[in-house]
Amino acid sequence: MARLPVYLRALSTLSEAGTAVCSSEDLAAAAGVNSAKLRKDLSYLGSYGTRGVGYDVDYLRYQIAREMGATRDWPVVIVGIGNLGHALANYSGFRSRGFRVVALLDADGTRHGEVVAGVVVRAFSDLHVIVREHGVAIGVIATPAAAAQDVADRMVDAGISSILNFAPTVLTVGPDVAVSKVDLSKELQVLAYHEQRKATHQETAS
Amino acid sequence: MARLPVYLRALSTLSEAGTAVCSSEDLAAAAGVNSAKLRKDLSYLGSYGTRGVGYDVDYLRYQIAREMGATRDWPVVIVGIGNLGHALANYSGFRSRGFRVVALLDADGTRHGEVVAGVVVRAFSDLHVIVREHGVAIGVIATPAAAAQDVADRMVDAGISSILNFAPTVLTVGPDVAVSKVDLSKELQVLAYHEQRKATHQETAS
DNA sequence: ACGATTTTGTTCTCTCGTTCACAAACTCCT
DNA sequence: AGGAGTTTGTGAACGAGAGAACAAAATCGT
Repeated sequence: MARLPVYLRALSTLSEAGTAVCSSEDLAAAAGVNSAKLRKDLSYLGSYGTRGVGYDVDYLRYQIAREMGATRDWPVVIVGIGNLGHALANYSGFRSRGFRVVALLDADGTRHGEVVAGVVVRAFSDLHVIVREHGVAIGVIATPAAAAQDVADRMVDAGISSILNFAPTVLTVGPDVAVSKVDLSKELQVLAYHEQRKATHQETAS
Repeated sequence: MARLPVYLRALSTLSEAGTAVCSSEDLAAAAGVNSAKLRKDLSYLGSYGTRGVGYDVDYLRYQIAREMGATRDWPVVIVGIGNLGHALANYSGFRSRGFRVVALLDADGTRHGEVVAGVVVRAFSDLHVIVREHGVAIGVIATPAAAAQDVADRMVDAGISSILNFAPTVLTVGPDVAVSKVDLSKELQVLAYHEQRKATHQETAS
């Protein structure tokens, strides 16, 4: 489920606050969801709660982390070291959640050898070697839109099976490849849409 | 609708490719959605297509842009100039979609005066003045999680009514404030979850 | 030891969104 | 001009997901 990371984060926050046991109501409030939905989600993983008591925060956190594969380290390759790639390479949230950036790749030869976040930028053609060497399963695309599809194709060819795409393009890949898309400006546009609607409604109402 | 930005982007791509008219099938393929869904979405805006012909790319693009408020410029304030805030300030996708970063704010006094992406970093306490001066309606939070709620409260207090939150926290705001959340590591965690499931299924199958 | 109370796990219902399918409408060719 | 062929717009069926509601189970107080 896509909500598991949110629960995990909420549990971490509770744990840091010193909470040992929490009810589904508490956790649901911290995660910003309905308590029934939370319980249903957790029941898919198994019965980790105790009726009349609640959930053991650390125990549940470990169980979710294990189910999500957050207990192991995931090697990650980032392709495209522009503004965004740079920020992603430095983003501490990745490392703290078990993601290790093992390589930064860029098509621009003038950037090769540059060190970003303690990792040397290498040529895109090294992808195959790096994937084989580190057993990389997850790739991040932070290139311009025009290059994204080609990068994705080569990633799949190199053996990567999960792609996080920051380029504003629809990627077409095989059925056994998972693609997740993050469009930074899309979110802003949705907010602008709401603002716009508010404004026009105001207008027509007056 | 949350899909309008995707349609807009697909239309721009088609327009740049020299396409004057497109069918709902074409546009749906470019946007990565079902054609019936696309037509129904567009019908909410009005009847901008011609039966037997399709949609005029530029005309439809203008209509969607107008509906979404993408025809005007939206002043935006970014709070928190760490790695992420830095990248967001430099992100060209914002400017090209009509978002203008009018101010960068940070609580850290040592960063004040620093110029990022052509904009001077100022004190967080200047928020009220800036919002009033530029008529800012949209704020971006790129601070650590611990500071996010406080920043959000002050944004609302200053008159901001739409917030894009990059901090991994659930923000609680009033009902007339729109909050959109982007969690960079959440997406990676979902991918890792899929990988993990694939691995365990492989294991149990063998 | 037993009832009262709390909280989980699960079933049931309902609403929303997606998809199929078709009628209306427009163009093109003859 | 008229029919064949497309393509939109929309009504209807379908399915998934969300929330309410309840039974099972555990604790606590007496």
